[in-house]
Amino acid sequence: MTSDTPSGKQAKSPRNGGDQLLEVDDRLFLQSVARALYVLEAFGRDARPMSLSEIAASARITKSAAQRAAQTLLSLGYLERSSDGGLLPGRRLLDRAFDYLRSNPLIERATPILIELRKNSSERVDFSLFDDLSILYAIRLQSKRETFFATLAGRRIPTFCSSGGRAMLAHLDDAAIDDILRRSERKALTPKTITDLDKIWDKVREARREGYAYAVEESLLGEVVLSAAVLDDRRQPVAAVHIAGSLSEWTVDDFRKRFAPLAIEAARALSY
Amino acid sequence: MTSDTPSGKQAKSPRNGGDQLLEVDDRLFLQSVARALYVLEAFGRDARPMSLSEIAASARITKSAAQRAAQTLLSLGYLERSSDGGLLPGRRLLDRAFDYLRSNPLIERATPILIELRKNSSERVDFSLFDDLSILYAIRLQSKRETFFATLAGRRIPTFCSSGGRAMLAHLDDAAIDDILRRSERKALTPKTITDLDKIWDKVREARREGYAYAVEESLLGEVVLSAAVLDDRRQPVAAVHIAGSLSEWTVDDFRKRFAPLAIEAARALSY
DNA sequence: ACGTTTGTATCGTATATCGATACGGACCTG
DNA sequence: CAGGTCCGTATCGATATACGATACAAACGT
Repeated sequence: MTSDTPSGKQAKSPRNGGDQLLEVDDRLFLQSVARALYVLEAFGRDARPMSLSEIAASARITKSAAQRAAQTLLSLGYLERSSDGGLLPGRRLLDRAFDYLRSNPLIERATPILIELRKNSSERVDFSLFDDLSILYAIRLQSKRETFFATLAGRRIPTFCSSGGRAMLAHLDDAAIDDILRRSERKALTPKTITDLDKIWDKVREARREGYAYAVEESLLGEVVLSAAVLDDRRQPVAAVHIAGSLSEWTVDDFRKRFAPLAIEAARALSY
Repeated sequence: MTSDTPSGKQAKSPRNGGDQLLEVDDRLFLQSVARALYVLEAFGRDARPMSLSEIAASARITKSAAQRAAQTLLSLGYLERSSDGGLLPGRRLLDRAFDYLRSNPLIERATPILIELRKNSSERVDFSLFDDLSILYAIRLQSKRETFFATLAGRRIPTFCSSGGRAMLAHLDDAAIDDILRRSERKALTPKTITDLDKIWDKVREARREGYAYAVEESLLGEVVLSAAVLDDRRQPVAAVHIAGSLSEWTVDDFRKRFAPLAIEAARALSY
């Protein structure tokens, strides 16, 4: 699964869950646009070539609607045909993601600082955005040996079990933290993932004390990650700076001692 | 400018250039979907927060249409409000780009090979897709010191002046090459960019002989890039493997001798 | 206080979108 | 090879949906 929030506020959209009744709260809402985006979002659930019928089923729209949306998206390059005739996301989506990164002032400011951090640390450096139940990787500066997913911007990780997520949680008030943790699925990504509510709270409180959070093998075995939160002008957490290293090269304590100050400094430089 | 092709085949869309007459060739084309995408594409021309009116002007749609599209995109997370109330691309676009990379079989196959190549070369390794007048970076594995744009997937570079572009051109027939070069704007990116038609042809012919192409400071001063084309099952070029190095560390000849075999081997492994 | 922006909201109209349905081809299966 | 069942594509009449003009208040820069 790519995203956990089901595409914005559904209450306002004409498509409310399984209900067939179309109650239009928002007079300006374009249902055909939403349906076209549901078509694209189907590939977030199944990252493989899909037939029109599969897409229609996944997006919960009629085959006709899927047909029209797919034709339109195909002609504009946001959908492509795979070699076997199936449908795939189109490369135009890369252009739009590029625009996102390029237009976003925070990311523009963050990039040189992260590049500097990458140079000074020689470890992988990531920049993630806080997005409710998940965090979203926006910038990834790899080290030498990496996996497929460690190279990809756009990847999401649950907030509760990522160091970046917990670093950001630490800056919320208790009620907001509780709300997020309760709504989270808390499924383990590795055998080391901390899923127990009390233990997560301990980690969050620790992050409050130390000014940074860390996670050992919670999302990838053999990896230790350390993060500091970036705050906006209202002192709300919006992003996190991550430094990730390998346990084959570092002990957890050495890694923390060495890199925590660097991550905190970078995050402070990006905060208001 | 992000993309050169004006969003697919305009002839089939109801919006034909400056004409106001809406002639619908394709009965399945959803104009509101297209307009919503034109709204997003406006940020490809201006990567900054924009007002609704600016967007409407840039997308060549009425303010009302822009208003409806923006509301819809906002509610679905594909558009966001900036701190000053302007509109910006939304982070949901990153999810879709992630889906694109994850669903694409070629990119899935390419990633481990590129990671290996990056490890063996210790230089920056890129993977680009052929897209008519431009090439589109899909995977970027940075080296230590990089610039902002060198880290971003989704970036486009003109085909005619990039080593990857010319490596791919070399596998087309002469008429197709001529067609692409004629339609290209051939604007210099650096003082070293080769814009002369005959000289570009020389470079393409050289790439045919050698099995790879290279470019010295043509898109970034101080940088040498070397590329080999990836062919599909019809022997048509679809992508290119790039290795990029710094002229402060390499002479052009040494760089070519050292890395050309590696790039060619990686590209062959990805071809059919 | 004045134009001139902006974003937002309203509204009657007509047209663009709707979903059901039909068609032909591809692919299995018996 | 006949009889299924999928597929993608095309058609069509009805009406819900999206259309663009317009109005409005708020914000801004004189």
